[in-house]
Amino acid sequence: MRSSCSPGSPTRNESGYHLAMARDWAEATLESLSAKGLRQGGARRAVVELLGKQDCCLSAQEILDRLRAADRSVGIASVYRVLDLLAGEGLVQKIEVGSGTSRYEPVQAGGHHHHLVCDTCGKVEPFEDPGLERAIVHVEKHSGYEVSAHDVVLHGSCERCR
Amino acid sequence: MRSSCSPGSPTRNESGYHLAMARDWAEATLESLSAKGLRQGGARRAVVELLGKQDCCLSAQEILDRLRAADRSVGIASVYRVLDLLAGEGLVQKIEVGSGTSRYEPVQAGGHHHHLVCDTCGKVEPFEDPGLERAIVHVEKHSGYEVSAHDVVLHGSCERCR
DNA sequence: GTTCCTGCAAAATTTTTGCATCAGT
DNA sequence: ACTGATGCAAAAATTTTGCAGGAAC
Repeated sequence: MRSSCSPGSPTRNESGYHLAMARDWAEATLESLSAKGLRQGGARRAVVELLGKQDCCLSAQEILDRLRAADRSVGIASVYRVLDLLAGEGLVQKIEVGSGTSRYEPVQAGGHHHHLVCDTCGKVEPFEDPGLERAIVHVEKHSGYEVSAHDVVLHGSCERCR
Repeated sequence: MRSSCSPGSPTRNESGYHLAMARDWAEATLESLSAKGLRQGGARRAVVELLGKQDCCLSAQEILDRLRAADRSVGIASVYRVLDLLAGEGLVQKIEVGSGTSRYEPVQAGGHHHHLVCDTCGKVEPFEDPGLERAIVHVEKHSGYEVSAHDVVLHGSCERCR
C-alpha cells in the first residue's frame, strides 16, 4: 500500500518557506512538551524532528521507515504513542484519506492545507485555497459545534495516472 | 467504539425527503448491478436495502449489527465485499472520520453532504452547505486532478458534549 | 533516585482472502 | 447446469497495551 506526499510537488511549496516553518514547529513542539513537564526521550525527539521536516502527512509506518533509514530507529509502539500524545495536544493532526491507514502532520501556526489523493497510485498531495478556507470557517460558525480541526480530501486521478 | 450518525439529527433532513431518495437509490443500485451482469444474492440485496434507508454513513460493523437485528444476517466478509464493489462502481462513498474504522454511505444523485464529528462522544452528523460546495468545485477545477469525490470532515465537540 | 519513557512482544481491531458450498440466472 | 456469490475460518494489516529495563530530570 504505497502512499506518500509527493517529494517534489510541482506547483506549490517552493521557496523554502515550509522548511523554515518546520524547524520552528519542531522546536516549539519540544518546548511545549517540556513546559508540560514531559520528557524528551529519544523516540519523542526523533519523531518530532522528522515530522518537522515534512510538508505533508506521513503514516506511522513511513515515519518508522524514515527513522530507520536515518539510523534513528525507534519502536513502532513509540511512534504511535508520540503521535497520539501530539494529537492530543493539538500539535499534530491525524488525517485519514481512505487508504485504511492513518496519517499525521504537524499543525503549523501559519499555514494550513488540505489533501488531494490519487486513488490510482496512492499519492497524497497538499493544496491550499483561501476561498475554501473561508467557506469552511463560515460553516463552522453555523454548525453548532465547537470545531477544533477540519480536513478536506479530494479523491481522483493525478495527471500522471490519467 | 461508539459512533453513529445521529438518528434524530435536529436541524436537517426532516420532511421524508431522504427516505424517498433512499428508496430510489437502493432500486437504482440493484438495477445497476443487474445491468452489469452481476447477481443479486441475499447479501447484496440486504446491504443495499439497508444502506438505502440511511441518511448518513455506517461502518461495516454497524451494517452487520443492523442486518442481524432485522434477521437478515450475512457474513461480515460479504458486507465488506459488497461495500467494496459498490465503492468501485461509485455507488457508495467510503469515508473515514478518524475513528480508525471506515464508514460508507450511498452516493445520492441529488443530495450530497459532509460530516461533523464529535471527538468526545464519537457522533457523526451530516451537514450541507452550498457555499462550501461551490468553493470545493472551484478548487477541483484548478487542482490538475480529475476529481471523482470529495469529503469534508469537521472535528470538534457537539452541543451536548461541550 | 524517581518517575516517566521506550522497546519488545502479545493482544486487540479491522479488513482481506481461500475455499467449499450454495444460489441466481 | 454454469458461474458467480456467500459464509466461515484463517490470514493479513494496523493499532493498542502490558511489562520490564533504561533514560531523563
